Amino acid sequence: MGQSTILLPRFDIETTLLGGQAFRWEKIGENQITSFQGIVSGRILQVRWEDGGYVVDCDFTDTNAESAQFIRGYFDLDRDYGSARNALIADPMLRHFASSLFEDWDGPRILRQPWFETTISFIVSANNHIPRIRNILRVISRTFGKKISNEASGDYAFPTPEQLAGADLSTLRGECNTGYRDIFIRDTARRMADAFSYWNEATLLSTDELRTALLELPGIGPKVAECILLFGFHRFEAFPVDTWVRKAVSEAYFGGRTIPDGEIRHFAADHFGPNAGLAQQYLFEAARKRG
DNA sequence: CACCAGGACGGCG
DNA sequence: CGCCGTCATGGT
Repeated sequence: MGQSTILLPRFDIETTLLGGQAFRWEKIGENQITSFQGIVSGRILQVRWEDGGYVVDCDFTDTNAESAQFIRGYFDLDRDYGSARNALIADPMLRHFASSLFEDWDGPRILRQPWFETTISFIVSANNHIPRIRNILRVISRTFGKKISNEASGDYAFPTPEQLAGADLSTLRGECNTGYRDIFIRDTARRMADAFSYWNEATLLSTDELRTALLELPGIGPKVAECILLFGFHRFEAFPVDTWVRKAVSEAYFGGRTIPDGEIRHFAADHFGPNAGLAQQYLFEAARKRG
């Protein structure tokens, strides 16, 4: 049983963990010093304040070295976010539009999340509110995932592709409240279970090939595919266009007039290049924060 | 209490 | 291709 405490660099923890990219983190400790608990890859992670910075505690059946490696990967600690942020906010339009994100700390990061959970999460996200997405994913985990052996904690890992492939639609719809997305969830889980090694070794694939493969799965359209590429397959150049990003790009760069999604994506790739994914997250969180 | 949500899908012109 | 109605559900 390994037990590690790892110091995190300076960044906007709350927006990163509770914003629109991850759905399995919660703020804990009422009126205490803020801390967060999340479930990632069947592990319970806690982020808490200690001596002027945030640290992550992980307590699970890995060695300390494995725990550290896992945390480094999940929080993308090997990427230079200072440089990426500086490059992006050199653009006065982005700097101004997203200024609310940089009042205290250094803005949000992009988490490197597990690909299957990310896939199902963003299928669920379609035409849905974030609080409801969180509820649905919690019940899906409780219903189909493995209980994390930890007293009576009530914490469950997100289900594997095989576990969700065996789900019946009435349970997904009636108990998990997925609505019409039940068939998309089960059938995409089946497809990913049947081709598990293909998806599990997707680091070998180009972003274009991976995007094409994702778009063949039920419930995955252009926007959801882009989210899975960015958050689940760590493609930093991916640029999801949803209602908030649409509004943000329109207001910040086109004087408020409506722009076709294709033109928005072209603009983003051209304007933000390899940092488009992070730029997208700035635009999304800033637009959502201002309402 | 209508409205809308990190849209996708199928049918139509 | 592009456009448009439809799709469950519940948070605000």
